[in-house]
Amino acid sequence: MARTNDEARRAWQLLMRFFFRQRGQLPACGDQFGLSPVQCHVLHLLEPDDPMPMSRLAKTLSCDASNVTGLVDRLETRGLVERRPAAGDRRVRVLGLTPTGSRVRGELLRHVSGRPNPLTRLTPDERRALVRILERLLDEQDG
Amino acid sequence: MARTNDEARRAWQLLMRFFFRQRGQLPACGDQFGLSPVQCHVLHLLEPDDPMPMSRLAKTLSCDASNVTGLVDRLETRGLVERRPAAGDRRVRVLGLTPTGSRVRGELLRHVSGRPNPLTRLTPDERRALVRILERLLDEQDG
DNA sequence: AATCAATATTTGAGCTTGTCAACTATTTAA
DNA sequence: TTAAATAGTTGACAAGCTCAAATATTGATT
Repeated sequence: MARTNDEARRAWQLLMRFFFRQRGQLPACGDQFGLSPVQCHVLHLLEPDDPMPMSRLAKTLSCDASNVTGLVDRLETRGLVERRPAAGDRRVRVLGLTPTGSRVRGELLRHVSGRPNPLTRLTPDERRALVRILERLLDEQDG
Repeated sequence: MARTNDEARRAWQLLMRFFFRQRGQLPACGDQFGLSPVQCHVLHLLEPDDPMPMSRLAKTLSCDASNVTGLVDRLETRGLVERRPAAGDRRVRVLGLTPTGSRVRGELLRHVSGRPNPLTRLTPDERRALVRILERLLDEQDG
């Protein structure tokens, strides 16, 4: 068990290190659209035909609901996203992409695909292994 | 090549998703010490007998030097870290742990080891694979 | 039907993180 | 010795966050 925790800690530390080092190239993604990394991620999460309630976004981002309010405010000001009423529940605001938002999201994805990220340097096997591991980690996390 | 980029993008997206979801449990690490996630990471990076110049920290964190100034200010106020003059170059400030900082760092590591992080749930093989992959990614990055 | 607890979102205060431009001090190179 | 590069700081300012408090709705229980 001690062994397991040590290794898990080591992996975690490497992950952190990787992320911080990588961060420098992150802003480049949304820079030409004037989007911050978090905003890019939100746009990435928000699929054109699958709007989600703000509360779900908060859960996905693991942050306070009030944070999402500000986040969405800024995206809405830019005309990328809109709050819509929810069908059955008048408390809920459902988040959807505007046509502009949908277009920008597309450009963003193409742009990210275009510029090779550091993961490109892995061998196909390694990449597959990484994807499999991450999928497992994400699956088990919540119901 | 298109295939490669698509897969790399998928892996990247998963990584982002994982990180944001994980973030919720991150503050818990340093909470009892009153440390933010970034501060924890800096403490983690700063090994007791291997002080580093602020400029190197900025590089490691991929952020502006002025950001490091504030970061270190706050850590210094808490008495965890101190700026020391560098041997050969009077422009340079070398960052070292104070005795307190060293102790807190130790507690922090033990604390993190203690509470099982999500990576604990991987099989040993998967964990080894993950560590190997991350090490490769970090190695190749810079000289 | 009236009430009470839970849920979704917003507001406002306040902190940390982060960037940029401008400035000082030192070092290095021409 | 002047000029260009490097290390760090400062000040202004935006964004990302959290917390506590307030509003509006919904759901469950009497």
